[in-house]
Amino acid sequence: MARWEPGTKERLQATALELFGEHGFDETTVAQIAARAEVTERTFYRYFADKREVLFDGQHHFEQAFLDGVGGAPDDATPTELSAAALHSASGFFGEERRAWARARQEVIATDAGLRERELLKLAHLSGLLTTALRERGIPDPRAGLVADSTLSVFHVAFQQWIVTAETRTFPELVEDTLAHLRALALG
Amino acid sequence: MARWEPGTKERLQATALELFGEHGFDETTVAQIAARAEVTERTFYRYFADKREVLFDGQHHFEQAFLDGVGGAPDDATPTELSAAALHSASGFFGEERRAWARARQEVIATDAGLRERELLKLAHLSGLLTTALRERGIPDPRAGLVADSTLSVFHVAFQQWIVTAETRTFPELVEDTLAHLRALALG
DNA sequence: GATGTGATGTCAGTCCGTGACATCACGGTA
DNA sequence: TACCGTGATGTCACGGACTGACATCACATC
Repeated sequence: MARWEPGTKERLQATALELFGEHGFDETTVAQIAARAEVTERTFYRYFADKREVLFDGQHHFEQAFLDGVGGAPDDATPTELSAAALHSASGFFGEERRAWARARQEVIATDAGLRERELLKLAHLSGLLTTALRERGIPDPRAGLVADSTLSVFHVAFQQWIVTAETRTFPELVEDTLAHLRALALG
Repeated sequence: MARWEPGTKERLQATALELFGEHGFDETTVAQIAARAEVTERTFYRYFADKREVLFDGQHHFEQAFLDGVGGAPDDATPTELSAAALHSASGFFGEERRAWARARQEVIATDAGLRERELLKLAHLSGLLTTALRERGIPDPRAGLVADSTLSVFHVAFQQWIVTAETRTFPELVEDTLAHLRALALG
């Protein structure tokens, strides 16, 4: 028998989401999370830089999905096409199997300003990565930044809908809709 | 003679920016700020909800400038025109006399992730206000949100340029340039 | 069986942020 | 003149987030 149960990190994440849902983010202490996951507070901080971060692990895969989209686009793609490619690629990340979890997580985030801050920081970070990737595809400043921002704006709008809406619409569909809205806007 | 020197809040803000510049945000304690401003730590927290907030006071006027722009636009303005109106109105907020201060402040913010988070939260809040204002002008969802986001994206890009750039270009000019870039993008 | 390693525990301490209560100049008011 | 209410501040005590330093000990490896 191992000295420690494996999967400590995953256990901490699940436990934290549970407790945040039950009592609220602010009313839950790190000590409580650690106790229910059967480790000490110190161990929590070895896996997560701070209390909020426990809800934001795995960003990396998510970011990679956007970048892969840009990387996989044809050489002569226009900025708008690169944006669509990134969104299309990222869409694959949010299948139905993640919806319930995403919903629970998003409900918690919505209740706490500090968590919303962290979410925005993550999006801003992704915006920076996207901007760099677009620049490397030959899109000059400040255009690269504007394209990156509007790409994430579309993502954000579609994501919120996906969370709120009934199960009838898939994430890729919602992204398509939102993109169509943005295109219509440009012509208005 | 008054029992307390007036202008406690302003003194705290100036002192904080000073100390953050000298030693960094993280290395400066609230107790130090309070001491140099000749009050107690407790008094600091009576004026500012938390340590970061001391750099973000006055948001309200800033937000109002955007909303006034929307409010003052003609009844038949298109979404794009409303966006431009908001930006134009907000531009008035950043005259040359504020550039040095804005620069010092932005330099501090750039060094600390927590401060960047707070800045993003403020922008997101403004985005929400703008979205509501646009909705009230008859722009439906999700269009209202997309217009609000792209408006703030333009603002953000122009603002960064204004901070970084030499004194040769005014903020309104930079906003115009950035808007032109965005329009060009929509046509590409 | 000695030795090293990595995940964890233990402990002490700093700083942030808050609630409760005390102080005291000042501006009225009797 | 003496009293009273008010508002900005001070004092104190405390809980919770986070960190650095050091101890522990099952397991792998030689």
